[in-house]
Amino acid sequence: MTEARPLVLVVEDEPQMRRVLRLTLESNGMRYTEAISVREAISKIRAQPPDLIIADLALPDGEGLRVIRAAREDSSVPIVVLSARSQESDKIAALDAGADDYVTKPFSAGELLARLRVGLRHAAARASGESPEAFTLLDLRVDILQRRVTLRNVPVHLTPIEYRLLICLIAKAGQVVTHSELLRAGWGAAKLDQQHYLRIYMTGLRRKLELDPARPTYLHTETGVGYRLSAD
Amino acid sequence: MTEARPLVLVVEDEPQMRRVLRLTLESNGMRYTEAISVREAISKIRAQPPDLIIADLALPDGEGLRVIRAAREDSSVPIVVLSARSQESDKIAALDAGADDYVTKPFSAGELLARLRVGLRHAAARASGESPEAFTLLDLRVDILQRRVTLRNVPVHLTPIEYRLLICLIAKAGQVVTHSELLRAGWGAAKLDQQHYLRIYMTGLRRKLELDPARPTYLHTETGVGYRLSAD
DNA sequence: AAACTGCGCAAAGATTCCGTAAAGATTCCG
DNA sequence: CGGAATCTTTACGGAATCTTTGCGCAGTTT
Repeated sequence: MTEARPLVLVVEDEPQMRRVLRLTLESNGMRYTEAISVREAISKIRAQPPDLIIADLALPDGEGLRVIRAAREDSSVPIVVLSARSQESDKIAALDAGADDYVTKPFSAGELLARLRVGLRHAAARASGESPEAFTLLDLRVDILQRRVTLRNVPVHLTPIEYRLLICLIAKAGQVVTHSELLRAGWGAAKLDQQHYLRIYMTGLRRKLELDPARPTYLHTETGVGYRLSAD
Repeated sequence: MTEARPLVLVVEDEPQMRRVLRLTLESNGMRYTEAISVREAISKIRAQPPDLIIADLALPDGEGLRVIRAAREDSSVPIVVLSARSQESDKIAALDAGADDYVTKPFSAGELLARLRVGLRHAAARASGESPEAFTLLDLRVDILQRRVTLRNVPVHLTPIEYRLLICLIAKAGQVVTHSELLRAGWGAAKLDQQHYLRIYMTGLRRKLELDPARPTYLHTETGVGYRLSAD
């Protein structure tokens, strides 16, 4: 970002919607650039990486999902999806593909801008490396800087994947972390459907961290959704 | 809204009903404007966009549905429908067309005003881009970010479908949610006709959330139409 | 009064999801 | 090169969830 004003890429095929978005964005301190097709979007993302992407799900030459996947391959740029009221299931697909938020048409300018600000704020937080250096919960202690895990002051050895999963859970301690999020954290975007990997590695983590793996203190299962690390 | 008092457009052909509504609205801090026909309503909506619309379903020169569709084309203004008890199917058609809630004639002033306030509150929340991260009502608390539900500070476990239904109801707290909306939220667009699924899952939700499932505090049945979660 | 409709509720059956073990494949590292 | 650690694959019993089925009740219609 060589400029202070964030660059927003709008992927949208309806001219009128583009016009509305351009006006809304430019009158609120953001720079506007646009793409009409999935192909154009992908090339613009490469040529001039935007600070945020607004993508319409209902695109002509392919699903808008492809924009999301393409953008997620090599960046964590915030993505806000536009969708019609009816496409509930599409929203979920979009979020799973890596979108950060969605706005339902018709929407107000205030609503859209609020979502955009949230996205930009998160990105800024990530960029400035704002992350806790250590996590403590009961007998468990994770020193992220040293990449060191101890249980009752006894060091615990974790494999790389186990460690990535634990860090992912810690980053959202108290919240449910979905299967796809965990799979993304452990294996990357490739194997989002291999849920049984997760079961095997959660078993491993529990064996190493829990007194009684069958009745876990730290790592809780949310059937059909994901896992949750207890908060304090 | 250049004025603090919200502007309410009443679309109604019976003079007496217009008089009652005008008095009710104006003595409760709202501005009143009226339309007698669908055509007049549409032109007034364009000329001076109201903050809320009250539309009688039984209009002479065309169904009141046309008012709803016309208004929904380019705005998300709250729409409350007036209907007679007999027009069950019309209510559903109106809600599907984009109405937010309905009031059955005869109605009390208090009942109507409560619905209007809910509609205006939702509109204000949308305009400011407020996507609620938590919902609290009496002893019930739903933390959407954490995906956690507590009742009197005791965690309540909900299955995925139960949770989706509850979130759907919360999004329209105080307003009716139709069977098909709930079915869509819980199961996707496939099973819109399996209404008995809803009964079973509402039973489950009430068992988990209500003190006396037979006399619910939170989850109310709107016979023939859908369900309603109480507003604060 | 009988038939119908929409709703609440219970319980059994079917399916999906989860935890665990163990064996093969791959990578890491001395 | 060879062993150790790690990752992947396969398999299966049990648990949680979802679906199906059936019945009783209340309000409404015929």
